[in-house]
Amino acid sequence: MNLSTSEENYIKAIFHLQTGGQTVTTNALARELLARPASITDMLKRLKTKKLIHYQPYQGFRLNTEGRRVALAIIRRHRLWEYFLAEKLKFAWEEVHAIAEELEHVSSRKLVDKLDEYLGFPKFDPHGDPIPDMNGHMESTHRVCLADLPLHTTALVCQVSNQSPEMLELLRHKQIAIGTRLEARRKFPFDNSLEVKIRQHPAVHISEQLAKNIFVTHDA
Amino acid sequence: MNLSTSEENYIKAIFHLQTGGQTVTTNALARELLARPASITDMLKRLKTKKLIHYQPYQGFRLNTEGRRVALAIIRRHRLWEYFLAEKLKFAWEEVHAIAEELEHVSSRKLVDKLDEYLGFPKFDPHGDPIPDMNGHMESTHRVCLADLPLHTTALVCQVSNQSPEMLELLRHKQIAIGTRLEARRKFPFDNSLEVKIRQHPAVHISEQLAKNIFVTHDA
DNA sequence: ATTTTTTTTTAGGTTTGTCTAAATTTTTAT
DNA sequence: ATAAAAATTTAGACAAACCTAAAAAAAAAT
Repeated sequence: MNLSTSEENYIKAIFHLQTGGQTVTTNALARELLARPASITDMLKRLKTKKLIHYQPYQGFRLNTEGRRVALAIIRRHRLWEYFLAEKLKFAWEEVHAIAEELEHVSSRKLVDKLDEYLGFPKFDPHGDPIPDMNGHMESTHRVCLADLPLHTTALVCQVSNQSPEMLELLRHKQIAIGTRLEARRKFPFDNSLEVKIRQHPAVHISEQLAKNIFVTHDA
Repeated sequence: MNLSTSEENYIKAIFHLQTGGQTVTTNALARELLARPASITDMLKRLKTKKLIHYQPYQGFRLNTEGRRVALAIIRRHRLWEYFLAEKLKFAWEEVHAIAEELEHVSSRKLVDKLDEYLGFPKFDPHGDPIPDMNGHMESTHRVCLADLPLHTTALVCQVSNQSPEMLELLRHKQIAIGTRLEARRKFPFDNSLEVKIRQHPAVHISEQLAKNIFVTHDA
């Protein structure tokens, strides 16, 4: 199936939003893609006719098996290019994402597999995210500290390194516990503080010091 | 200036057609791009408002200085990616063009310059075409087509102008590839066909049509 | 110097992917 | 249970990039 850049970006965004078993909402996807909800509805109809998603009007949507296969192929390309840019071309960690966003849409299967081989079949990209292999399989989870979690990626809290009562009090206040699914919405470069969103809670603001003591795993 | 993939393809095609000092015609460009003349006219108007071409209705058109600058940047990207694909990923030389057609539209200046550096600032791509440097300068090639090569002079195959699968099949059959060292032994005036000798191979017979599509450089 | 042919442009339509504004459905709150 | 709010979808527009068919201009042929 031949997909446009736009269609690929939608597939990828849905994949990232539908972690766990939830359906994705129109508004969530609109926020993720910086587009209007009406545009999302338009594209959903197209992706449904292409049989890549389950979608019933007003009921949310999910990728189906084929959609997930496509998403993993895109993510594979993205992360391999990120690895190439950082490892071979010596780009800084934070520069690789934007360029990989463009390169990932070059979809020659042979190119991707040869690139993979050239890079030595890496398992993780420079952000610590696992790279799907030729069959769409990837290393299950990988721990990152919350301060290093890429923005707009949902993750599960899996460990808290500092166990002081003061920190636990703060965590309780922020409604964060082991197993909480959260997403870093925004980073304020002035103090590296984070705005973090937990489902069904208002966004909370977290200092860099706290973020460095919270470890998360990417939920596949 | 931000150009679409389509705009870039037009610019590139005009650049290739306007060799020497001629203006390019609508029909010639339509043939080159496999599009209808009406579509060409549409795009020419857009490129004119973007100040990349000289264009007066019915009078043909040419790239202006800025247009040539843009074209050379695109060609630089194309040829660097071709070099990367052949040299690093070990693609066969006839496979690289199609993939480079896609990669060339990723326009990060920093990416291209870092790639150039990573590759060791190559001067020629796998087809023997010169690669423009960061300033748009490139080695001038003193290429001759095989049909014009004097008899009993050895030369290196550096470019093949027609990239059709039919021609590539024929070249493989004759054991001719980029870099092959060969010598024209005899010319038959009846059909201008050539007897060509390649080291360690029996002499082969080549039609005028094929000879006109093979370019060589005198080996120093 | 006309007529014919070829080339080029214009006019109007299509698809993709976006938008705004309005209508509808679902959810939440009273 | 109903009203208010929020989420979602529909309706209608627009730009990019293509198309076909017709008109206009230029070139070639008689």
